[in-house]
Amino acid sequence: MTGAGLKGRGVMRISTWNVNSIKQRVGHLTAFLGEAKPDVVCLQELKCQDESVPRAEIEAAGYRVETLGQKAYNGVALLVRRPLALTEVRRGLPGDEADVQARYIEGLVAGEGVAPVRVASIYLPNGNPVASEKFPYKLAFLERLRRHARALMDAEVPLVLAGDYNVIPDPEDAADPEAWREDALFRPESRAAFRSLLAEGLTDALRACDPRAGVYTFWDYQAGCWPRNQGIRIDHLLLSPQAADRLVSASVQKHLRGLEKPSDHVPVTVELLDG
DNA sequence: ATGCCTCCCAAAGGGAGA
Repeated sequence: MTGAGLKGRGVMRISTWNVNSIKQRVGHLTAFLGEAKPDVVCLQELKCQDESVPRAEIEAAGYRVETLGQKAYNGVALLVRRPLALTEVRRGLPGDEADVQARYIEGLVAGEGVAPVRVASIYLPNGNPVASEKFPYKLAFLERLRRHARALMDAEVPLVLAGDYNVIPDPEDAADPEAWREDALFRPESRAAFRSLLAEGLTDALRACDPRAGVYTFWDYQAGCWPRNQGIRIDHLLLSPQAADRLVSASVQKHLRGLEKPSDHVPVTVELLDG
């Protein structure tokens, strides 16, 4: 038996995936659940309301589902593989009561013989165009996330902040960094805010496990970006010290970008010791 | 290149994404 079962001392697999419409991608999603058997999945860009999420298919694959949906845009979810439990679900990122965009859901994952882990699914604002109100909204969201991460980390429960950050951390995370120079994903302000988040003591799991250049998680649908491997790394799993101590591996499920009707993002998965 | 592609809503083409 693999994954976080009843015995513990195995690994817990946690994946993040921007599916670009849960209704369009439910087939790819259930195939991924069946083949990768992640214990927790953080989804972004559901692009539908809670009642339209194809819950039955996901539950039939063996998962509990908690969502924060929104009509047409945004939307995030946490999937937890039974018999693991998901409690203390929080919807929305604190720090701005006026923010109605569905971009954050967190919960506590626990099971018999499995050390509890707090997991968040995050869909950070894109922030373009930089001259619009969208860019300061993005930067403010990153600052709210930093403050909330600090508060959560005080509890010293292993914490995984996973999602589509819409931030290219470093030039080696883009095939053509010069093309992104003025973009909200790569602007110095965005990168600095991301670094401030890391400076709270978080570890970029994929960077830690695979420091090479050219590890991407997104390829634009346009201009043959996928066949030309013109990708960027913007989907991240950030680990608190207690989670980083348990880190075994981090990997990108790149093959899913080659399917028919793919998302433009692919899953990223970490394995953490579960006991 | 204000594009290129995909998805949304809504019933055509505009908005959003990154």
